[in-house]
Amino acid sequence: MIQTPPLKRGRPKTLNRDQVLHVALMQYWANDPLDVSINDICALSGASKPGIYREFGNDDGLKSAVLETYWTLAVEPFLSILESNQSFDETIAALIDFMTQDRAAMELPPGCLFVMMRAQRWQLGTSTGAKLDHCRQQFLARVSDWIERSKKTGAIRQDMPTKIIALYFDAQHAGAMRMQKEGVSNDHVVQVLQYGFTTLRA
Amino acid sequence: MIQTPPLKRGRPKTLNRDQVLHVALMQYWANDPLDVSINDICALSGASKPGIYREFGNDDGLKSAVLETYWTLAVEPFLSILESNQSFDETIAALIDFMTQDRAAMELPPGCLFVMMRAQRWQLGTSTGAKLDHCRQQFLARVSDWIERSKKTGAIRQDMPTKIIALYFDAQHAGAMRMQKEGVSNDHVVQVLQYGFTTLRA
DNA sequence: ATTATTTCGTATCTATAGGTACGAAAATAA
DNA sequence: TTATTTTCGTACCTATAGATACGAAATAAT
Repeated sequence: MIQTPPLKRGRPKTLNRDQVLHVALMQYWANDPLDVSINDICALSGASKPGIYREFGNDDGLKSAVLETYWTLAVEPFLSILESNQSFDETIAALIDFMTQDRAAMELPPGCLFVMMRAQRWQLGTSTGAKLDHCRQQFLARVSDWIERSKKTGAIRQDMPTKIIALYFDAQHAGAMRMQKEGVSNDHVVQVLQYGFTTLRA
Repeated sequence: MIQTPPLKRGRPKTLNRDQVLHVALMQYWANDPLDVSINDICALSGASKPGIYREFGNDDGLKSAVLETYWTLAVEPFLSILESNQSFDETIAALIDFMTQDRAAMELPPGCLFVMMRAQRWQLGTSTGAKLDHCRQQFLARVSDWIERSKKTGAIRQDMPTKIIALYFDAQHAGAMRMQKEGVSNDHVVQVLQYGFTTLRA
């Protein structure tokens, strides 16, 4: 990657976009997207408020950008498990593993920002809302692909529409993330997920 | 019920508590508990703001009271299905029916206020938060009782802890209510629920 | 009537949210 | 130097949220 030549005309930019995104992401994730103000993010990231508005436009723009970051950081790796060509059982195990990693040890908050935001869809701005819809569609599409493939290998029963199974899959994932945030023990979450996913087997 | 004798000393009360509760309930349910201000409720119910504060103490008190109303109005009937001594299959059918009634036709909003509030647990006040915890416990306890009974009749497999099945049940319910709120067609919700609940059969 | 009591609701307060005006600062180009 | 460009961040604006002070109003008791 070639870095943009810093031979521009005006005062050099000091605002660190990635830093701000990271701080906002962690705050939204650990607390709640709607419980963290721009002021909070300014204070924690050291950025000035006008700086953030120059970079992201408005609150909606920032949340939207954070969602995008979160997607590549946390959701994409999850979905990529579905495309790793493991056996059905291995895939299920890997999915459950991913969801129930020891978050505290990795210094990551419990729960899932994507799931949280979906639960607050109507309090979020138009840009974030639209991106959220798009992400949800992507999520279901990727899951659907995996289901179709698993149906072909005979791992998943074929007497049920892929769309229904995808919605069911989504519900198990969201349920697990909610439980985690509610403080249900990791062991219990694992067991619920094992039950919920094992029933998919043909 | 004997009505409180209106032989009190001072100026008679005009604030209609039930009316306010009803307006708040419907607003929270149709929109979002955090998207409806006390001002909105005043405007829609005709009550004055100090009147509401006199009656409920504060925002938290109002939300807490609404949650209680919602519980007896919508959750209790749902749970009572579990205690109606129907067959396992009939019970499942009744539960799914209840959740997927034609809300628009009944002039009721989609989704579930209880589920919504749980997803926003950390933005709510201490009183509402505590009540929410209590409700969740109650919900799981009532479901657990039903699971135990169903295990005895052999309807539910016995090789799985009741607690895990209860959490799974809760996840299916919450998932369905979220889907409904997200706009998934009722028919799809029904199918997902049928799949999710049928797997409980021994 | 007068007093005591209780509730009423207008007008107001305070805090904080999202958002921005604008002059200073820091760089390059002339 | 000086002019031009670009970004900086302090100080401010506006709206709305939750919450309340307080005098008026409405009743029962004296």
